[in-house]
Amino acid sequence: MSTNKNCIVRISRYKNALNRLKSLGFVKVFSSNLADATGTSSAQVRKDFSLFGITGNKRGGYNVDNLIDQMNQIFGKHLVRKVVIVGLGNIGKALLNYKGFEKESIKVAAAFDIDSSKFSDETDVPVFPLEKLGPYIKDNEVKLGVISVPDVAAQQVFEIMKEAGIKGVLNFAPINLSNEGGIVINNINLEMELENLVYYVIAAEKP
Amino acid sequence: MSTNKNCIVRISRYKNALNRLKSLGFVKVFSSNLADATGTSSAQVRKDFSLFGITGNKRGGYNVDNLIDQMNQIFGKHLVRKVVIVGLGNIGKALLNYKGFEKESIKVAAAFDIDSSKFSDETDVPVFPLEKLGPYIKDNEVKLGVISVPDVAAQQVFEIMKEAGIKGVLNFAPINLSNEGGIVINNINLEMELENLVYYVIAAEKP
DNA sequence: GCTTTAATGTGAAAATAATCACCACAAAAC
DNA sequence: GTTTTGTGGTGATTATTTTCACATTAAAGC
Repeated sequence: MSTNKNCIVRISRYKNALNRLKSLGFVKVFSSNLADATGTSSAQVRKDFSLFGITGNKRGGYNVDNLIDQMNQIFGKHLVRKVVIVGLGNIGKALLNYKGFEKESIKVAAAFDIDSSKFSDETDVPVFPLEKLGPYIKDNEVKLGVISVPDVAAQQVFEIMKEAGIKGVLNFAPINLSNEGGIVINNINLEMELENLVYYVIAAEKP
Repeated sequence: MSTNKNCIVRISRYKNALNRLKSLGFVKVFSSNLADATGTSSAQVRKDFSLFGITGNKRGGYNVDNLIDQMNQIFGKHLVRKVVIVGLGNIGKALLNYKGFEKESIKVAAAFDIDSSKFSDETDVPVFPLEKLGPYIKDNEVKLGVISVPDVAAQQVFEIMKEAGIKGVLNFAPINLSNEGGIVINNINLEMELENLVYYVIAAEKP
């Protein structure tokens, strides 16, 4: 299947829009509706669907429940998706308490830090010392990790995760993790996002 | 200048890498060094530079300080860049205390919420009621805003920002802000980032 | 100062992604 | 049952982005 990165992002947006449409009582939806809700074109929506073999009814549009099911399948919602968070600074703490993951059936299983004042195994999500990270991942077969530690520690944390069998990493540290294995890495850098915004604002002001 | 979105993101990464190289004492740098540090190719680095008219020395590479200066120029670091944060949930609070913005000379000027228990004008960054948002933006000529409110409130907050003269918005709410004006919007959706990760992990496991 | 070397800068080519255009067909209208 | 209508599906086209390849040139070596 020849998908591309933007296509996956759009599918994710469609899913989001579909859940809102469903909660409004929609039973069927047209490609143009999804295009409007996500800021793209109806042809793009249909093209994206066709890449995943998602089909609708000519003149009848798509069934909302059916679409949501197929998208959940794409994103593995039928699987249990446990994630560990390493580094409880501002971002790490926010993610720990973030309610958004639950509704996507992503479960924050545990968090890790080097600061002993943060340890606790009585909270909703337990917080363990960094030394426990590798064993925890192995024992619980965790496949997803979030790295929200300072940049100097990021590569080391990544190596521990890799060795323990993590398959996907969401990295908030502003460095390029060197990775020869087959681990998937998504980078998020908040300064960068704001800076890029500044760039476009400046660009828009130019004559 | 025919730049593209990925190019801007890469320039941002180069800048990041350059700052680290500088702190390690590097004075000059080659396109291949930056390529290694950011996970791209040297040809891509040179192409990106050429789009911005950034030139180096044949066989001599690029001067680190000079590159950093030119990139700061691109991202408007010479300008004061004030930002307001609206919505002090988990994400908003994290951004409020986030130290990463300062080093990019982005100043969180004020935050806004509807919950009166969060108001304060004695903290480092003052927190005001939402009603003050529009006037504050106008009085202080703020051009950048962060929206970290629940999705149902996002469009309304956006309209206030727009009316008051905001030029760029970083939106954490999982909806497509409808925007006819010339405002630049960057969307970040953390669930979506994790979900996309799951997609690629599943894809990697397939035979 | 001449030669060699290694890096830049960029036009051309290839790869990738988005848009268009139109056929096919199911639903609605009558 | 027939006609009309409007939407999905998709090959063709266009646009965009990346990669390649190499001429160019400044530095280093001798």
